[in-house]
Amino acid sequence: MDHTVRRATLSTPLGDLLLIAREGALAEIDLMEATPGRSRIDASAKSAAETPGRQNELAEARRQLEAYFAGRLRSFDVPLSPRGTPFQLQVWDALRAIPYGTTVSYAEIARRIGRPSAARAVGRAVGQNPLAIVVPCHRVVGASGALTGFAWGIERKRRLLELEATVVQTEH
Amino acid sequence: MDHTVRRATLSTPLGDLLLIAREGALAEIDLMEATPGRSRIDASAKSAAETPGRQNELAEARRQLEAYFAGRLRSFDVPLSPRGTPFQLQVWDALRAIPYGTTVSYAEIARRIGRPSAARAVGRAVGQNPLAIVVPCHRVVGASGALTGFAWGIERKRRLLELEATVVQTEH
DNA sequence: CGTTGGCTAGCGGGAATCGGCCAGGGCCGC
DNA sequence: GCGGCCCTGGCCGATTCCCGCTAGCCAACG
Repeated sequence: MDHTVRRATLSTPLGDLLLIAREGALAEIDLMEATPGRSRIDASAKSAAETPGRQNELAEARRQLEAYFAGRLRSFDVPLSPRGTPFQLQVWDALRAIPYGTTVSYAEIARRIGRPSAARAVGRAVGQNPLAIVVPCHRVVGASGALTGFAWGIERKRRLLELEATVVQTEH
Repeated sequence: MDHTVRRATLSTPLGDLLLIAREGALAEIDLMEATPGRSRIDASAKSAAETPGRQNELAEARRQLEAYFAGRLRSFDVPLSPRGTPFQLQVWDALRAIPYGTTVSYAEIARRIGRPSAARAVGRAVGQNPLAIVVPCHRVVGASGALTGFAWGIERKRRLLELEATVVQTEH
């Protein structure tokens, strides 16, 4: 009863986001960069037009993301349907189990999914996470604690972790 | 309501056949060779045991195949669900449009699916048809009219064409 | 001596690439 | 006609390459 793709946009401190839902579940979150400076051709290609009509899951996702950035929400509760290989889905699942405000290493994720030596492969899978923020790939750091990478730029990763740290702290 | 695999067997002039259905539709027809001479290990591996219980589609398929070999049926009408690549499905669909008792060339099939130069690729796809007889891959021959190949042996291909020719003729 | 930092060599999943395989078919000589 | 010759196109399996990693090693400092 809902096999189409729906879209919605949302403004956040990190930039404008494009939310994409497939079959009633959130499938993708894209950052729509319109950085004046280096030209970006695919920003327009993304077709920011919102899909009209019933879109409960998108409205709900937007509401929760807003609450997250306001520091009022620590855990997302929206149906998700990211697309990926079995390995990737496994990794992304593991990411969802990382508590708000904490970080773990790639190797630790590898251990948790039962492939202790696949740390690097985990890094790759984490990097392809199509649902940034909601599936908290920003909580994965190098074994040394270094912020090694983030699809939307390390700076944004830093800011997400900072937000979470602040919230955790003020609620002591 | 029927997501399991069901099996049934059937004796024909060509040998014993194993019919396999998935989700209520015929998915595969295998020839169970028990040729004494060269040993065949996978004949037993196929597990000829019949699946008990409701199996309408299998019973129907068997009935129609029996009628076909008796010369009383020219066109099969059973739900099919072969598995293959988009290209293969396209080719197999084209095969179903070949009238009983006639033959066409691989190149002609290629033309019909809109890929005039893919005759050889068509040959490959025809060769992987998992539903011999019902999807009449035996009606495809070389441009010269030669019987170029058949998964169950060219001799069986010849016999199928012969059967169809005879039936067509006697009904003049 | 610990600690830090830079290297290095292995790691494993996945996407792209490459090379064969072939149930074909025109074309060209014999 | 019949046998080569070669191009064609899909697919499968193997190979290669690319990394959002890490443990191990060694040298340089306090």
